[in-house]
Amino acid sequence: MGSIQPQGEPFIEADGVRVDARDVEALRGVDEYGSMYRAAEELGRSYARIQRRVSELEETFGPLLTRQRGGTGGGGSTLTANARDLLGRFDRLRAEFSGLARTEESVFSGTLVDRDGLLGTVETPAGTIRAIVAGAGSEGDATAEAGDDTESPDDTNEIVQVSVRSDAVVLTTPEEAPKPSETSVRNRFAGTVESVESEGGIARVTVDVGVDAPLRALLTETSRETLALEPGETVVASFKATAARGVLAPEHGGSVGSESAEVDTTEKGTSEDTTGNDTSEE
Amino acid sequence: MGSIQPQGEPFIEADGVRVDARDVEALRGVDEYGSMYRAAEELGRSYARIQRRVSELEETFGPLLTRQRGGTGGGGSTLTANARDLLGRFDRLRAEFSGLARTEESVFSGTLVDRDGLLGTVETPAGTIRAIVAGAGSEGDATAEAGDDTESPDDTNEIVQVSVRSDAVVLTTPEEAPKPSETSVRNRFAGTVESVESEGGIARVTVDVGVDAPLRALLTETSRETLALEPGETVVASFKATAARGVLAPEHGGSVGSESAEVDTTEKGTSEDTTGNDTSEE
DNA sequence: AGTCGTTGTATCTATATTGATGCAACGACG
DNA sequence: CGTCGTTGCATCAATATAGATACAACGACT
Repeated sequence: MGSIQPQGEPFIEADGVRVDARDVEALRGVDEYGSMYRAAEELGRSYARIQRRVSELEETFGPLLTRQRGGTGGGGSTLTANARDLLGRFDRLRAEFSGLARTEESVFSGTLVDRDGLLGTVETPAGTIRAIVAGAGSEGDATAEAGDDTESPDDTNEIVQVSVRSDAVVLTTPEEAPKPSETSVRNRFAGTVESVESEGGIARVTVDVGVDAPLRALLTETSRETLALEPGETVVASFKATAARGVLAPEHGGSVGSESAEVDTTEKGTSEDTTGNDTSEE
Repeated sequence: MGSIQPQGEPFIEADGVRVDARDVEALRGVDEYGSMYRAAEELGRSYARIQRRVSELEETFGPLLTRQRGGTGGGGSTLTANARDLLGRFDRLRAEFSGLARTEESVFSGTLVDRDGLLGTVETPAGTIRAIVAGAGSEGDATAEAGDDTESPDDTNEIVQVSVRSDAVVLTTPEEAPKPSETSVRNRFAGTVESVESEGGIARVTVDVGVDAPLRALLTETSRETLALEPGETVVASFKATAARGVLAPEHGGSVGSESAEVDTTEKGTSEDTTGNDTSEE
């Protein structure tokens, strides 16, 4: 108990109207029980609310239910193909998210030395990393919150934290590692396997790449066996630039002047104690 | 206008308490303006609310602010290292999410023929895919919503939709494609480049893998050039099993008995019209 | 023509969240 | 020792969201 969990509430938005988990639950209820009325009953929610909500959603997402009022059994409602499509999207989105929560990330801190559109080159203690760097650069994205005043047209030399999801890290045997000219993988690190733990057919491998925090990779147990990955083995870890995300480290406006860690790794979904982060001392 | 956007509201949770974008905004305000009071003022929010909220969060996340009451200037508050760590996590999470929204996914529908813990083998028209399949299988995860009654201990032969994010797809030249014994990449498809569009240093490539909907890949423009990817070229597209997510397709309880698409590709973040999905006709 | 279980509204209430306001306590500083 | 702009806390009001209830309209079926 008490574990810190980065997560996300999935939703599908159009024109400022959001379809969230609750809406999906309702629609699925209608599909299952044949009418909004019964769905409301079974789900323990008010019919009025569901009815209003569906109508509201239909204004922006198009027809979701085919209603029939009267008739045998009094009528009922069935989902349109449109609605099914929406449900499918939501399910996949949710799967993506739950996976994201389960996936650890490795983060490297470095300085942005070059930028071309969304693509940035970050110099880190572990080597050069190419990543998609959000912010200032080009497009105005939905990330922009209130109070952001980083408007620097050129953000090179800024401190950037690059994070890579462990499920995006590919491990290869050193001998057979393909040259960059042959794949679309731009980031490569040589290292040695530090630890391996397996569970449910999935193996978590940490790779020492020369800096204090390891690079984490998520593999199938099958792959781990095939590659004969054991602690001490040498491997090449690589990941695509488009799978790595860089975040401009916001400089603290006010008081403390230090921080700016070199490298640190943050576990997602497994960590439990945040307090003792040896990052910024006094 | 009117584009459908799958998204997610990031948050960090512990013990049922969530730190959301609003909280982060407030904390960042304190960092910037030096006190909760001024932060509230500048952000146009009530001081009382922020004060209560911070105290509330501190109960589960540990000390976030170092308060000083009285003293020169009346006092003020500064962030603890703990709080900075939290902000950092949130930023990276948000970056992950905004990236997710921008990333297209390719989805293949098939039947689950085998399962080992989280890992499933799915037979699709395009070939066999190994993916992490959520649900029923093993662990009770946070995804479970009300009304889920898929309790089948064995869900083989169920219909599954496998989705792969385009930033997880690696493209290689056919000659040099590494054998599966040498990498941790389990899913490979041979195909031909269908279309290429480039923007901001990032290229979106669609690969025809023999089924009607293409596999999408996101590359750096540099990679695209290096691999000389142009429409018509043959390539090998591969992705890790741990980067592919499978979702059990919920069978519609009630009425329509068809649907169950073979393969369809859903664009994330760029699509604008949902209605005309040529998946299930009439 | 009556029955039945819906849909479609409208109105009222309950609850949760947030803002607004007031006020005592604080403590370095002049 | 008073000033000042905070923190800490309590209380009330405003707002948003969801449930509760009521009732007319509907239309295939008996």
